[in-house]
Amino acid sequence: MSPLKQLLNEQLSLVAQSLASPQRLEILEYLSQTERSVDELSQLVGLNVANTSRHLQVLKQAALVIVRREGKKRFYKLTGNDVTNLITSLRKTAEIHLAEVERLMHSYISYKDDLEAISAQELLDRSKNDEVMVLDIRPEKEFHAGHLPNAINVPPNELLQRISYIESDKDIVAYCRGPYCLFSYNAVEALREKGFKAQRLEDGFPEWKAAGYPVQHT
Amino acid sequence: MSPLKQLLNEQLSLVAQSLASPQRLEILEYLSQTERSVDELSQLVGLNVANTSRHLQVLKQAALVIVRREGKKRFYKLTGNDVTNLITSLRKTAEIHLAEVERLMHSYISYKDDLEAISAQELLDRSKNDEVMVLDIRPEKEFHAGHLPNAINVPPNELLQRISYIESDKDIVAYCRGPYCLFSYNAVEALREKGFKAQRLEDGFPEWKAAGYPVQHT
DNA sequence: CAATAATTCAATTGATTGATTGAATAAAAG
DNA sequence: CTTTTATTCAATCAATCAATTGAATTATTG
Repeated sequence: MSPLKQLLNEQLSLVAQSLASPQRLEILEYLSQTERSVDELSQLVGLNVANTSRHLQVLKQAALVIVRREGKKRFYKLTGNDVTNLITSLRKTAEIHLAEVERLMHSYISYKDDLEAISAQELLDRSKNDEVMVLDIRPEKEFHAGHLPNAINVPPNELLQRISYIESDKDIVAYCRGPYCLFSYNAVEALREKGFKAQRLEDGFPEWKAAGYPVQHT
Repeated sequence: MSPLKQLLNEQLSLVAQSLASPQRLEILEYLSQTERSVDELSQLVGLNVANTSRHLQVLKQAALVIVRREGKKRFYKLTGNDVTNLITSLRKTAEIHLAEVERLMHSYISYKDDLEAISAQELLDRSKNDEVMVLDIRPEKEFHAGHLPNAINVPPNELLQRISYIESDKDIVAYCRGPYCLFSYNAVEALREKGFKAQRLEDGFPEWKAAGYPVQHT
C-alpha cells in the first residue's frame, strides 16, 4: 500500500471505529435531531455522565461531533449533515444486505409492509398544491430545533388526546425521528382507526434535512 | 435503549467494525473496481493468502461482499453499489472534518487545487454534444469490467507512449479508480505538457457507477 | 464560597481480539 | 492422485483496549 493510501485509510478506519459501538450510534441518533448537553444525553441513553462524556470524546476525535460552550453546560452537535448521510448510508447497507437486520425490522415493525410510505420528493410535490397535512410526531423540543415546512407538532405522549381534535379532509402524512423510530407508525395506525387517510414519510427529519430539503424553525 | 434499537445498533456497529481496518478498506477499494479472486487480492494488498482470506470473511459477515465460485477460484465482489456509497460517504465525512486527512491530501496531491475537476453531470452534458474525449487511466482488466461510455482505455504504465499518438482537438477528461488514485492526475499533467486542454473527472469510476450514471462494457 | 456541569484520572472488569502465520483440510480440475 | 486454490484450525504475538465507575479536578455561575 502506498504511504498516502495507508495513512488515509488509517484515518478512515478511525472514523469507522468510532461508529462501531451501539452506544455511540444511539448518541448520534439523538444528536441528529438537535444538539444536546452531556447530562441530557446521559439520561437519554441511560449511561452515567463520565461514560457519556468519554463516548463523546471518541466521536469528537473522529470529527463527527463538535462542542459549543454555554455557561456551565457544553452542547454537542453533529459536525454537519454529511454525518447524518454517513449513518443513513450505514443503515441502508445493513438493511439491504444483513438478513439479521431485516428479520429484526419485520418482527418489531410488522406494519412496514402494510403502511407503504411516501417519499420526500412526493410529499414536497403534494405540499405545493396544499393537498396534505403534515404531522411531526416528536417531542416539542426536537420540533422547535427544526421541522418540515408547515408541519404541526404532535408530541408522541399527547398523540391520542390530540388526534380527537383533528379536523381535516386532507390526507395526512406523519414523520418522526427516523426510519427506526416508531412514533409515526403509531400515529398512522391511530389516525387510520379514526377514519383518516394517513401515511408515513419514508424517512425521518434528520434524513430530510440532510438531503437538503427545506426546513422551518418555529 | 429499547431492545429493538439495541439489536439494530449492534448490527450496525458490526458493519462499522468491519470497515475499521486499513487493510480491509484497501481490499474494498480494489473490489470497487471489479471482482477479484483471493490470491489476486492478496498480491494487490501485499498480505498472504490466509490473512487475506480472513479479512474477506469479516467483510462477508458484515454483508459487504459476496463470493462466487468458479472452478478452483472464488471471486469476491461488493454486494452492491450501496457499499461504494457507504465508503464514499465515510471518505467525504473524513475529508470534510478531519484536519489530518486534509493535510495528507494536500501534501501528496498538490495539484488538487490547481487542476479543478469536472463533475459527473457536467461531463455527461458535454459528452452529449460530442465535445470531449474521455480517457480511462486504469489497468486494462478494470476497464473491461466496466467503464464510462465511449471512454478510451490508456493503462497507466503505457501512459507516456500512448499520449504521443493522441490526436484530437477536443478537450480531454481523464478519470481513474477514485478520488485518492493518482493515475488521472499524472495523465492530466502529461497531457497539458503536450498542449492539450485536459481535466480530471471529479471522482473515479466506482463513484460514477454507484451514482447510477451509464456504464459501458467492452 | 457553594453549587452545578463536565472532564479527566485511576482503577477494574471483562473481554477480547485482532492480525498474523504455518499446517491441515476441503474442494475442484485435470 | 496430483495440483491448484482457498478455507479453516491452532497457536502466537501483540496489544489493547474498551466500557465502565467513583473520585478528584476544572470551569462557570450566582
